[in-house]
Amino acid sequence: MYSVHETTASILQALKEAGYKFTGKRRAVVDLFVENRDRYFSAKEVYDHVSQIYPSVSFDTIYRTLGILVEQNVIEPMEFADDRARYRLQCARGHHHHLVCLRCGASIPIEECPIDRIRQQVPNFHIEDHRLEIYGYCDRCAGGADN
Amino acid sequence: MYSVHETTASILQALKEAGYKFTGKRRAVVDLFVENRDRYFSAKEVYDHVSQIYPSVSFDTIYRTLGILVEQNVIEPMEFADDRARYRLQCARGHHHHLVCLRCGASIPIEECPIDRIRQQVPNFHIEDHRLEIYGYCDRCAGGADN
DNA sequence: ACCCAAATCGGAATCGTTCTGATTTGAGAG
DNA sequence: CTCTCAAATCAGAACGATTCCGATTTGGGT
Repeated sequence: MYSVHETTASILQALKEAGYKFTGKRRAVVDLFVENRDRYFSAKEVYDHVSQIYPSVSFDTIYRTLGILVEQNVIEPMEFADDRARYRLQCARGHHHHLVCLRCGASIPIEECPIDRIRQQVPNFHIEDHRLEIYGYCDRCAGGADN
Repeated sequence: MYSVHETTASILQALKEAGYKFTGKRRAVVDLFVENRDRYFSAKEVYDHVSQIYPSVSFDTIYRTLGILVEQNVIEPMEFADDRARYRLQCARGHHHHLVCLRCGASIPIEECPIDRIRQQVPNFHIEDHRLEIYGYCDRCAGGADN
């Protein structure tokens, strides 16, 4: 069910099986995510990318496509602090969190998740969901060599 | 500097010292937070409260006041998943996170914070900030008895 | 080649938030 | 107590991200 897609083709295949049609615009959106595996993109950034190929594309199409991709577990959304939703190709592994570079947008998965520990500590609270986001600068962006 | 305010009076005093004027509308906003210490309120909810007392209050005033209170460390903002900013009286204790009830908006502080552990695991990533938010339902809202 | 639901378009609508220009008001100085 | 002026406020327009709508186009099965 939650197969992780490695190529644009396998993703488009999955969409087809889910009853969605194949279109050039959808391919353009999927391509962007596949070719930038660890990057988050805002809807605007996706729009800019697609409109280079299809100048007449509308935001409606972008948002609709993003919605489908989220629904199909191809990409995952995240709310950045700047209140624009961003999306990124779904990671291979199960539940985990990320270090997000504030400069280049790279996301680096980490193992640590505190939710089990917390769940034990507060048996009376019915936890439904949680978000852990860690912001900073990756080694490359932190200022050249070491910093 | 980061004194924690226990009363409306001490907050208004702090605002005065920061060069802000005292107005009834500001008092109404501060009152709401002080009288509901562990609750998050959206700008709309604050507006609704203030407009009961001052029917002509505008959103501009609400947002301006919220901005000042955040700047003065009287309240702290949080972005809920429903993409409306919410605010709550600044907590007394140092850094910590909360369980947030999706129904009533109550926020329950917890001790657990995974950031030190994570910092050790990724020495090459320069962590600047992080957010951990846990959503669910408090005992009271979880559906009466148990659910 | 034909058909129809799905996809797309462009533009309007919505929602939370911010800005603008004109008017009012808190509070210090006289 | 009045004068004064920057700060505060107001009403409404503007804004940016996202969604909706009616009309048109198109992928892909028959």
